[in-house]
Amino acid sequence: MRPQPPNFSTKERILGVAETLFARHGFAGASLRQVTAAANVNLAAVNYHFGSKESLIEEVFRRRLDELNRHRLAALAAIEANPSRTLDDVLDAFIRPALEQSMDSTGGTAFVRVLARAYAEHDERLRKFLSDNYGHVLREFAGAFSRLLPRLSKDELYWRLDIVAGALTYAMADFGMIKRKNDVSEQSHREQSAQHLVRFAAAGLRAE
Amino acid sequence: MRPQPPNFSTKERILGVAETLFARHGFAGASLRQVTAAANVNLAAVNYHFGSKESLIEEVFRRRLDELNRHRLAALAAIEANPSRTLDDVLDAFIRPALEQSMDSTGGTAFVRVLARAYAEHDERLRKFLSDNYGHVLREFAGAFSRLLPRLSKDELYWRLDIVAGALTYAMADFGMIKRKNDVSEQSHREQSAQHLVRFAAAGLRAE
DNA sequence: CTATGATTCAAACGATCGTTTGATTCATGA
DNA sequence: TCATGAATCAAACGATCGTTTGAATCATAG
Repeated sequence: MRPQPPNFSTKERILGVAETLFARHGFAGASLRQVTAAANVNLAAVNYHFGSKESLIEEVFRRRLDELNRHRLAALAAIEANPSRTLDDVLDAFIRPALEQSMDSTGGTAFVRVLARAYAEHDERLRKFLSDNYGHVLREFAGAFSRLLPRLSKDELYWRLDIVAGALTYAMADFGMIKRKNDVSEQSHREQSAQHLVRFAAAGLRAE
Repeated sequence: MRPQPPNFSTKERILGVAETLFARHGFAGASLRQVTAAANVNLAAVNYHFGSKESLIEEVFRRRLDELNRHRLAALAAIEANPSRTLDDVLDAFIRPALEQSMDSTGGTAFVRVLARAYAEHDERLRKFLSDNYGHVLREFAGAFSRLLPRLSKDELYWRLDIVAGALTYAMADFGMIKRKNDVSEQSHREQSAQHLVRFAAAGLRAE
Protein backbone atom coordinates (compact mmCIF):
# COMPACT_ATOMS: atom_id res chain seq x y z
CA MET A 1 0.00 0.00 0.00
CA ARG A 2 2.17 2.77 -1.31
CA PRO A 3 1.46 6.30 -0.02
CA GLN A 4 -1.07 7.89 -2.32
CA PRO A 5 0.21 10.84 -4.38
CA PRO A 6 -1.64 14.12 -3.84
CA ASN A 7 -3.35 14.13 -7.21
CA PHE A 8 -6.66 13.66 -5.45
CA SER A 9 -8.31 15.47 -2.57
CA THR A 10 -7.89 14.33 1.00
CA LYS A 11 -11.35 12.77 1.09
CA GLU A 12 -10.79 10.90 -2.14
CA ARG A 13 -7.41 9.60 -1.07
CA ILE A 14 -8.84 8.35 2.23
CA LEU A 15 -11.72 6.61 0.47
CA GLY A 16 -9.45 4.92 -2.04
CA VAL A 17 -6.96 3.67 0.52
CA ALA A 18 -9.69 2.64 2.97
CA GLU A 19 -11.29 0.55 0.25
CA THR A 20 -8.16 -1.46 -0.44
CA LEU A 21 -7.25 -1.84 3.23
CA PHE A 22 -10.76 -2.90 4.23
CA ALA A 23 -10.64 -5.44 1.42
CA ARG A 24 -7.31 -6.74 2.66
CA HIS A 25 -7.71 -6.74 6.45
CA GLY A 26 -11.42 -6.32 7.11
CA PHE A 27 -13.26 -3.45 8.74
CA ALA A 28 -12.06 -4.23 12.25
CA GLY A 29 -8.61 -5.28 11.07
CA ALA A 30 -7.68 -2.11 9.20
CA SER A 31 -6.99 0.76 11.59
CA LEU A 32 -7.44 4.45 10.88
CA ARG A 33 -3.74 4.90 11.49
CA GLN A 34 -2.92 2.48 8.70
CA VAL A 35 -5.41 4.17 6.41
CA THR A 36 -4.27 7.72 7.03
CA ALA A 37 -0.60 6.80 6.85
CA ALA A 38 -1.04 5.10 3.48
CA ALA A 39 -3.16 7.99 2.21
CA ASN A 40 -0.54 10.50 3.35
CA VAL A 41 -3.01 12.49 5.41
CA ASN A 42 -3.23 13.37 9.08
CA LEU A 43 -4.84 10.90 11.45
CA ALA A 44 -7.53 13.40 12.43
CA ALA A 45 -8.59 13.85 8.81
CA VAL A 46 -10.91 10.85 8.92
CA ASN A 47 -12.94 12.17 11.83
CA TYR A 48 -12.85 15.66 10.37
CA HIS A 49 -14.15 14.68 6.92
CA PHE A 50 -16.31 11.65 7.75
CA GLY A 51 -17.13 11.98 11.45
CA SER A 52 -16.25 8.43 12.45
CA LYS A 53 -14.80 5.17 11.20
CA GLU A 54 -18.32 3.79 10.91
CA SER A 55 -19.31 6.64 8.60
CA LEU A 56 -16.15 6.17 6.57
CA ILE A 57 -17.10 2.55 5.99
CA GLU A 58 -20.56 3.58 4.85
CA GLU A 59 -19.06 6.15 2.52
CA VAL A 60 -16.80 3.51 0.97
CA PHE A 61 -19.92 1.56 0.10
CA ARG A 62 -21.91 4.57 -1.05
CA ARG A 63 -19.26 5.73 -3.48
CA ARG A 64 -19.44 2.50 -5.48
CA LEU A 65 -22.94 1.21 -4.83
CA ASP A 66 -24.74 4.34 -5.97
CA GLU A 67 -23.29 4.02 -9.43
CA LEU A 68 -23.38 0.23 -9.50
CA ASN A 69 -27.04 -0.06 -8.60
CA ARG A 70 -27.99 2.72 -11.00
CA HIS A 71 -26.45 0.67 -13.78
CA ARG A 72 -28.17 -2.46 -12.54
CA LEU A 73 -31.59 -0.84 -12.49
CA ALA A 74 -31.03 0.65 -15.94
CA ALA A 75 -30.04 -2.74 -17.31
CA LEU A 76 -33.05 -4.33 -15.65
CA ALA A 77 -35.40 -1.71 -17.08
CA ALA A 78 -34.00 -2.34 -20.56
CA ILE A 79 -34.58 -6.06 -20.09
CA GLU A 80 -38.08 -5.72 -18.73
CA ALA A 81 -39.13 -3.93 -21.90
CA ASN A 82 -38.42 -7.11 -23.83
CA PRO A 83 -41.38 -9.51 -23.53
CA SER A 84 -39.23 -12.51 -24.48
CA ARG A 85 -36.68 -11.96 -21.72
CA THR A 86 -35.23 -14.97 -19.94
CA LEU A 87 -33.83 -15.73 -16.51
CA ASP A 88 -30.35 -15.36 -17.95
CA ASP A 89 -31.14 -11.82 -19.07
CA VAL A 90 -32.16 -10.73 -15.60
CA LEU A 91 -29.12 -12.36 -14.06
CA ASP A 92 -26.96 -10.66 -16.61
CA ALA A 93 -28.45 -7.29 -15.68
CA PHE A 94 -27.38 -7.96 -12.11
CA ILE A 95 -23.96 -9.37 -12.74
CA ARG A 96 -22.54 -7.46 -15.68
CA PRO A 97 -22.51 -3.98 -14.07
CA ALA A 98 -20.62 -5.38 -11.10
CA LEU A 99 -18.16 -7.11 -13.36
CA GLU A 100 -17.63 -3.94 -15.36
CA GLN A 101 -17.02 -1.90 -12.26
CA SER A 102 -14.63 -4.47 -10.85
CA MET A 103 -12.53 -4.23 -13.96
CA ASP A 104 -12.46 -0.50 -14.57
CA SER A 105 -9.36 1.58 -14.18
CA THR A 106 -10.28 3.43 -10.98
CA GLY A 107 -9.49 0.38 -8.89
CA GLY A 108 -12.93 -1.11 -8.35
CA THR A 109 -11.18 -4.44 -7.97
CA ALA A 110 -10.83 -3.96 -4.23
CA PHE A 111 -14.44 -2.98 -3.76
CA VAL A 112 -15.82 -6.31 -4.91
CA ARG A 113 -13.75 -7.86 -2.17
CA VAL A 114 -15.12 -5.33 0.31
CA LEU A 115 -18.59 -6.47 -0.71
CA ALA A 116 -17.61 -10.07 -0.05
CA ARG A 117 -16.47 -8.98 3.41
CA ALA A 118 -19.81 -7.36 4.05
CA TYR A 119 -21.49 -10.64 3.15
CA ALA A 120 -19.34 -12.62 5.55
CA GLU A 121 -19.88 -10.09 8.33
CA HIS A 122 -23.27 -10.42 9.90
CA ASP A 123 -22.85 -7.01 11.47
CA GLU A 124 -26.23 -5.57 12.35
CA ARG A 125 -25.57 -1.91 11.57
CA LEU A 126 -23.85 -2.61 8.28
CA ARG A 127 -26.66 -4.85 7.08
CA LYS A 128 -29.22 -2.25 8.09
CA PHE A 129 -27.35 0.46 6.23
CA LEU A 130 -27.16 -1.63 3.07
CA SER A 131 -30.76 -2.72 3.38
CA ASP A 132 -31.98 0.83 3.98
CA ASN A 133 -30.07 2.32 1.09
CA TYR A 134 -30.05 -0.42 -1.52
CA GLY A 135 -32.80 -2.81 -0.48
CA HIS A 136 -35.12 -1.45 -3.16
CA VAL A 137 -32.73 -2.68 -5.86
CA LEU A 138 -32.81 -6.24 -4.57
CA ARG A 139 -36.59 -5.99 -4.27
CA GLU A 140 -36.85 -4.91 -7.91
CA PHE A 141 -34.76 -7.85 -9.02
CA ALA A 142 -36.65 -10.22 -6.76
CA GLY A 143 -39.83 -9.12 -8.51
CA ALA A 144 -38.32 -9.75 -11.93
CA PHE A 145 -37.11 -13.18 -10.86
CA SER A 146 -40.44 -13.98 -9.30
CA ARG A 147 -42.26 -13.30 -12.56
CA LEU A 148 -39.90 -15.64 -14.39
CA LEU A 149 -40.09 -18.35 -11.73
CA PRO A 150 -43.79 -18.35 -10.87
CA ARG A 151 -43.70 -21.88 -9.48
CA LEU A 152 -41.35 -20.88 -6.68
CA SER A 153 -42.86 -19.85 -3.37
CA LYS A 154 -41.85 -16.46 -2.03
CA ASP A 155 -39.86 -18.06 0.76
CA GLU A 156 -38.08 -20.42 -1.57
CA LEU A 157 -37.29 -17.61 -3.99
CA TYR A 158 -35.86 -15.34 -1.34
CA TRP A 159 -33.42 -17.76 0.12
CA ARG A 160 -32.31 -18.90 -3.30
CA LEU A 161 -31.67 -15.30 -4.25
CA ASP A 162 -29.80 -14.78 -1.04
CA ILE A 163 -27.58 -17.77 -1.73
CA VAL A 164 -27.10 -16.89 -5.36
CA ALA A 165 -26.17 -13.32 -4.45
CA GLY A 166 -23.66 -14.54 -1.89
CA ALA A 167 -22.13 -17.07 -4.23
CA LEU A 168 -21.90 -14.51 -7.02
CA THR A 169 -20.37 -11.93 -4.72
CA TYR A 170 -17.70 -14.35 -3.62
CA ALA A 171 -17.06 -15.56 -7.14
CA MET A 172 -16.65 -12.01 -8.38
CA ALA A 173 -14.36 -11.15 -5.53
CA ASP A 174 -12.06 -13.91 -6.66
CA PHE A 175 -12.27 -13.00 -10.32
CA GLY A 176 -10.12 -10.04 -9.55
CA MET A 177 -7.31 -12.38 -8.58
CA ILE A 178 -7.48 -14.49 -11.71
CA LYS A 179 -5.00 -13.37 -14.29
CA ARG A 180 -6.50 -13.38 -17.72
CA LYS A 181 -4.28 -14.83 -20.39
CA ASN A 182 -2.41 -12.38 -22.55
CA ASP A 183 -4.06 -13.52 -25.75
CA VAL A 184 -7.53 -12.75 -24.39
CA SER A 185 -8.75 -9.17 -24.48
CA GLU A 186 -10.10 -7.75 -21.25
CA GLN A 187 -13.48 -7.33 -22.85
CA SER A 188 -13.82 -10.94 -23.97
CA HIS A 189 -12.50 -12.11 -20.62
CA ARG A 190 -15.26 -10.17 -18.92
CA GLU A 191 -17.72 -11.55 -21.44
CA GLN A 192 -16.74 -15.12 -20.66
CA SER A 193 -16.77 -14.51 -16.90
CA ALA A 194 -20.26 -13.05 -17.07
CA GLN A 195 -21.53 -16.00 -19.10
CA HIS A 196 -20.06 -18.50 -16.67
CA LEU A 197 -21.59 -16.78 -13.68
CA VAL A 198 -24.97 -16.38 -15.33
CA ARG A 199 -25.11 -20.04 -16.28
CA PHE A 200 -23.94 -20.99 -12.82
CA ALA A 201 -26.59 -18.91 -11.08
CA ALA A 202 -29.41 -19.76 -13.47
CA ALA A 203 -28.89 -23.44 -12.82
CA GLY A 204 -29.16 -22.84 -9.09
CA LEU A 205 -32.32 -20.79 -9.43
CA ARG A 206 -34.05 -23.16 -11.82
CA ALA A 207 -33.14 -26.24 -9.82
CA GLU A 208 -35.83 -28.89 -9.18
CA MET B 1 -23.85 -15.70 24.10
CA ARG B 2 -24.86 -17.00 27.48
CA PRO B 3 -22.08 -18.01 29.88
CA GLN B 4 -21.23 -21.65 29.21
CA PRO B 5 -22.06 -24.06 32.04
CA PRO B 6 -19.12 -26.04 33.39
CA ASN B 7 -20.18 -29.37 31.86
CA PHE B 8 -17.16 -29.19 29.61
CA SER B 9 -13.50 -28.57 30.28
CA THR B 10 -12.00 -25.11 30.16
CA LYS B 11 -10.38 -25.77 26.79
CA GLU B 12 -13.60 -27.11 25.30
CA ARG B 13 -15.65 -24.20 26.58
CA ILE B 14 -13.18 -21.70 25.14
CA LEU B 15 -13.18 -23.45 21.76
CA GLY B 16 -16.96 -23.57 21.59
CA VAL B 17 -17.48 -19.95 22.53
CA ALA B 18 -14.62 -18.75 20.33
CA GLU B 19 -16.20 -20.51 17.38
CA THR B 20 -19.51 -18.73 17.72
CA LEU B 21 -17.94 -15.35 18.48
CA PHE B 22 -15.50 -15.60 15.57
CA ALA B 23 -18.44 -16.47 13.34
CA ARG B 24 -20.37 -13.47 14.61
CA HIS B 25 -17.71 -10.76 14.84
CA GLY B 26 -14.73 -12.04 12.89
CA PHE B 27 -11.28 -12.96 14.14
CA ALA B 28 -10.18 -9.38 14.73
CA GLY B 29 -13.59 -8.29 15.94
CA ALA B 30 -14.01 -10.83 18.73
CA SER B 31 -11.71 -10.11 21.66
CA LEU B 32 -10.29 -12.62 24.12
CA ARG B 33 -12.10 -10.75 26.87
CA GLN B 34 -15.43 -11.39 25.20
CA VAL B 35 -14.55 -15.02 24.64
CA THR B 36 -13.35 -15.76 28.15
CA ALA B 37 -16.24 -13.88 29.75
CA ALA B 38 -18.82 -15.84 27.74
CA ALA B 39 -17.01 -19.09 28.46
CA ASN B 40 -16.90 -18.29 32.19
CA VAL B 41 -13.15 -18.73 32.38
CA ASN B 42 -10.32 -16.45 33.39
CA LEU B 43 -8.83 -14.14 30.77
CA ALA B 44 -5.40 -15.74 31.10
CA ALA B 45 -6.81 -19.19 30.34
CA VAL B 46 -6.53 -18.66 26.58
CA ASN B 47 -2.82 -17.94 26.67
CA TYR B 48 -2.30 -20.70 29.21
CA HIS B 49 -4.06 -23.42 27.21
CA PHE B 50 -3.43 -22.26 23.65
CA GLY B 51 -0.42 -19.93 23.82
CA SER B 52 -1.89 -17.08 21.79
CA LYS B 53 -5.01 -15.87 20.06
CA GLU B 54 -3.52 -16.94 16.75
CA SER B 55 -3.12 -20.51 18.01
CA LEU B 56 -6.64 -20.47 19.41
CA ILE B 57 -7.95 -19.58 15.95
CA GLU B 58 -6.00 -22.45 14.42
CA GLU B 59 -7.33 -24.82 17.05
CA VAL B 60 -10.91 -23.77 16.26
CA PHE B 61 -10.28 -24.85 12.68
CA ARG B 62 -8.44 -28.01 13.58
CA ARG B 63 -11.17 -29.29 15.85
CA ARG B 64 -13.71 -29.34 13.01
CA LEU B 65 -11.59 -29.75 9.89
CA ASP B 66 -9.80 -32.88 11.01
CA GLU B 67 -13.08 -34.75 11.24
CA LEU B 68 -14.69 -33.01 8.27
CA ASN B 69 -11.88 -33.78 5.86
CA ARG B 70 -11.61 -37.34 7.10
CA HIS B 71 -15.24 -37.81 6.14
CA ARG B 72 -14.67 -36.11 2.81
CA LEU B 73 -11.75 -38.33 1.90
CA ALA B 74 -13.70 -41.43 2.96
CA ALA B 75 -16.63 -40.40 0.80
CA LEU B 76 -14.31 -39.68 -2.11
CA ALA B 77 -12.61 -43.06 -1.75
CA ALA B 78 -15.98 -44.79 -1.80
CA ILE B 79 -16.90 -42.89 -4.97
CA GLU B 80 -13.63 -43.55 -6.74
CA ALA B 81 -14.25 -47.29 -6.43
CA ASN B 82 -17.27 -46.90 -8.66
CA PRO B 83 -16.18 -46.79 -12.33
CA SER B 84 -19.43 -45.13 -13.42
CA ARG B 85 -19.07 -42.19 -11.04
CA THR B 86 -20.13 -38.74 -12.20
CA LEU B 87 -19.18 -35.17 -11.45
CA ASP B 88 -22.17 -34.94 -9.16
CA ASP B 89 -20.89 -37.84 -7.08
CA VAL B 90 -17.55 -36.17 -6.45
CA LEU B 91 -19.22 -32.88 -5.59
CA ASP B 92 -21.53 -34.73 -3.25
CA ALA B 93 -18.56 -36.28 -1.48
CA PHE B 94 -17.23 -32.78 -0.87
CA ILE B 95 -20.45 -31.09 0.13
CA ARG B 96 -22.42 -33.65 2.11
CA PRO B 97 -19.95 -34.09 5.00
CA ALA B 98 -19.86 -30.33 5.50
CA LEU B 99 -23.62 -30.15 5.43
CA GLU B 100 -23.92 -32.96 7.94
CA GLN B 101 -21.46 -31.35 10.28
CA SER B 102 -23.19 -27.99 10.01
CA MET B 103 -26.44 -29.58 11.11
CA ASP B 104 -25.28 -31.81 13.92
CA SER B 105 -26.14 -31.19 17.52
CA THR B 106 -22.75 -30.05 18.77
CA GLY B 107 -23.20 -26.63 17.23
CA GLY B 108 -21.30 -26.99 13.97
CA THR B 109 -23.61 -24.32 12.59
CA ALA B 110 -21.26 -21.57 13.64
CA PHE B 111 -18.20 -23.23 12.18
CA VAL B 112 -19.46 -23.09 8.61
CA ARG B 113 -19.70 -19.37 9.10
CA VAL B 114 -16.19 -19.29 10.46
CA LEU B 115 -15.08 -21.04 7.28
CA ALA B 116 -16.79 -18.36 5.22
CA ARG B 117 -14.90 -15.76 7.22
CA ALA B 118 -11.65 -17.50 6.45
CA TYR B 119 -12.50 -17.38 2.77
CA ALA B 120 -13.23 -13.67 2.87
CA GLU B 121 -10.05 -12.97 4.79
CA HIS B 122 -7.04 -13.09 2.59
CA ASP B 123 -4.85 -13.33 5.66
CA GLU B 124 -1.50 -14.81 4.73
CA ARG B 125 -0.85 -16.84 7.87
CA LEU B 126 -4.33 -18.30 8.02
CA ARG B 127 -4.24 -19.38 4.38
CA LYS B 128 -0.83 -20.93 4.89
CA PHE B 129 -2.06 -22.83 7.93
CA LEU B 130 -5.07 -24.18 6.05
CA SER B 131 -3.02 -24.98 2.98
CA ASP B 132 -0.32 -26.75 5.00
CA ASN B 133 -2.77 -28.85 7.00
CA TYR B 134 -5.59 -29.53 4.58
CA GLY B 135 -4.17 -28.78 1.15
CA HIS B 136 -3.80 -32.47 0.40
CA VAL B 137 -7.58 -32.90 0.61
CA LEU B 138 -8.20 -30.27 -2.01
CA ARG B 139 -5.47 -31.81 -4.14
CA GLU B 140 -7.17 -35.20 -3.95
CA PHE B 141 -10.46 -33.72 -5.03
CA ALA B 142 -8.81 -31.70 -7.77
CA GLY B 143 -7.41 -34.93 -9.14
CA ALA B 144 -10.83 -36.56 -9.11
CA PHE B 145 -12.38 -33.56 -10.85
CA SER B 146 -9.56 -33.44 -13.35
CA ARG B 147 -10.20 -37.05 -14.39
CA LEU B 148 -13.87 -36.26 -14.94
CA LEU B 149 -13.20 -33.02 -16.79
CA PRO B 150 -10.26 -33.96 -19.01
CA ARG B 151 -10.90 -31.14 -21.45
CA LEU B 152 -10.20 -28.47 -18.81
CA SER B 153 -6.66 -27.14 -18.53
CA LYS B 154 -5.04 -27.35 -15.12
CA ASP B 155 -5.20 -23.57 -14.72
CA GLU B 156 -8.83 -23.43 -15.71
CA LEU B 157 -9.72 -26.28 -13.38
CA TYR B 158 -7.97 -24.79 -10.40
CA TRP B 159 -9.63 -21.43 -10.48
CA ARG B 160 -13.01 -22.97 -11.13
CA LEU B 161 -12.53 -25.19 -8.10
CA ASP B 162 -11.49 -22.20 -6.05
CA ILE B 163 -14.59 -20.30 -7.06
CA VAL B 164 -16.87 -23.27 -6.61
CA ALA B 165 -15.43 -23.97 -3.18
CA GLY B 166 -15.87 -20.36 -2.15
CA ALA B 167 -19.39 -20.15 -3.52
CA LEU B 168 -20.33 -23.37 -1.77
CA THR B 169 -18.82 -22.20 1.49
CA TYR B 170 -20.82 -19.01 1.30
CA ALA B 171 -23.97 -20.85 0.43
CA MET B 172 -23.56 -23.30 3.28
CA ALA B 173 -22.83 -20.54 5.73
CA ASP B 174 -26.19 -19.07 4.84
CA PHE B 175 -27.99 -22.39 5.04
CA GLY B 176 -27.62 -22.28 8.77
CA MET B 177 -29.79 -19.20 8.86
CA ILE B 178 -32.58 -20.64 6.74
CA LYS B 179 -35.34 -22.10 8.82
CA ARG B 180 -36.58 -25.35 7.41
CA LYS B 181 -40.33 -25.72 7.36
CA ASN B 182 -41.86 -27.77 10.14
CA ASP B 183 -43.32 -30.35 7.78
CA VAL B 184 -39.89 -31.16 6.36
CA SER B 185 -37.65 -33.46 8.32
CA GLU B 186 -34.13 -32.28 9.00
CA GLN B 187 -32.79 -35.18 7.01
CA SER B 188 -34.80 -34.45 3.87
CA HIS B 189 -33.99 -30.75 4.21
CA ARG B 190 -30.32 -31.60 4.18
CA GLU B 191 -30.93 -33.95 1.28
CA GLN B 192 -32.56 -31.20 -0.77
CA SER B 193 -29.92 -28.66 0.15
CA ALA B 194 -27.15 -31.00 -0.94
CA GLN B 195 -28.86 -31.69 -4.24
CA HIS B 196 -29.32 -27.99 -4.95
CA LEU B 197 -25.72 -27.21 -4.19
CA VAL B 198 -24.40 -30.11 -6.22
CA ARG B 199 -26.45 -29.15 -9.24
CA PHE B 200 -25.41 -25.54 -8.80
CA ALA B 201 -21.73 -26.35 -8.61
CA ALA B 202 -21.76 -28.97 -11.36
CA ALA B 203 -23.23 -26.46 -13.78
CA GLY B 204 -20.41 -24.08 -12.97
CA LEU B 205 -17.73 -26.69 -13.43
CA ARG B 206 -19.15 -28.06 -16.64
CA ALA B 207 -19.75 -24.65 -18.17
CA GLU B 208 -18.70 -24.08 -21.81
C1' DC C 1 -3.49 43.30 2.64
C1' DT C 2 -6.40 41.50 5.86
C1' DA C 3 -9.94 38.90 7.96
C1' DT C 4 -12.43 34.57 8.09
C1' DG C 5 -13.59 30.03 7.61
C1' DA C 6 -11.78 25.57 6.01
C1' DT C 7 -8.27 22.42 6.53
C1' DT C 8 -4.20 20.25 8.49
C1' DC C 9 -1.28 19.27 12.20
C1' DA C 10 1.06 17.25 16.55
C1' DA C 11 -0.37 15.71 20.72
C1' DA C 12 -3.00 13.67 23.93
C1' DC C 13 -7.49 11.45 25.68
C1' DG C 14 -9.62 7.24 27.77
C1' DA C 15 -10.72 2.65 26.34
C1' DT C 16 -9.52 -1.72 24.95
C1' DC C 17 -6.40 -4.91 22.91
C1' DG C 18 -3.24 -9.45 23.56
C1' DT C 19 -0.07 -10.95 26.73
C1' DT C 20 2.56 -11.70 31.11
C1' DT C 21 3.27 -12.10 35.97
C1' DG C 22 3.18 -14.07 40.53
C1' DA C 23 0.30 -15.60 43.95
C1' DT C 24 -3.38 -18.87 45.02
C1' DT C 25 -6.17 -22.95 44.59
C1' DC C 26 -6.86 -27.54 43.02
C1' DA C 27 -5.97 -32.40 42.00
C1' DT C 28 -3.28 -36.38 42.46
C1' DG C 29 0.31 -39.85 43.41
C1' DA C 30 3.77 -41.15 46.87
C1' DT D 1 -0.90 -36.52 54.79
C1' DC D 2 1.88 -34.01 52.38
C1' DA D 3 4.34 -32.56 48.34
C1' DT D 4 4.21 -31.35 43.52
C1' DG D 5 2.70 -29.92 39.21
C1' DA D 6 -1.47 -28.28 36.85
C1' DA D 7 -4.88 -24.92 36.71
C1' DT D 8 -7.05 -20.63 37.93
C1' DC D 9 -7.03 -16.09 39.51
C1' DA D 10 -6.65 -10.77 39.98
C1' DA D 11 -3.78 -7.43 38.42
C1' DA D 12 -0.95 -5.13 35.58
C1' DC D 13 2.09 -4.61 31.25
C1' DG D 14 2.97 -1.91 26.94
C1' DA D 15 0.80 -1.32 22.55
C1' DT D 16 -2.75 0.19 19.81
C1' DC D 17 -7.42 1.49 19.11
C1' DG D 18 -10.98 5.52 17.68
C1' DT D 19 -11.64 10.05 18.92
C1' DT D 20 -10.91 14.90 20.53
C1' DT D 21 -8.43 19.10 21.25
C1' DG D 22 -6.39 23.52 20.21
C1' DA D 23 -3.02 25.67 17.73
C1' DA D 24 -0.90 26.30 13.03
C1' DT D 25 -1.59 26.72 8.18
C1' DC D 26 -4.07 27.38 4.04
C1' DA D 27 -7.33 29.44 0.70
C1' DT D 28 -10.23 32.94 -0.46
C1' DA D 29 -13.57 36.89 -0.41
C1' DG D 30 -13.85 41.74 0.92
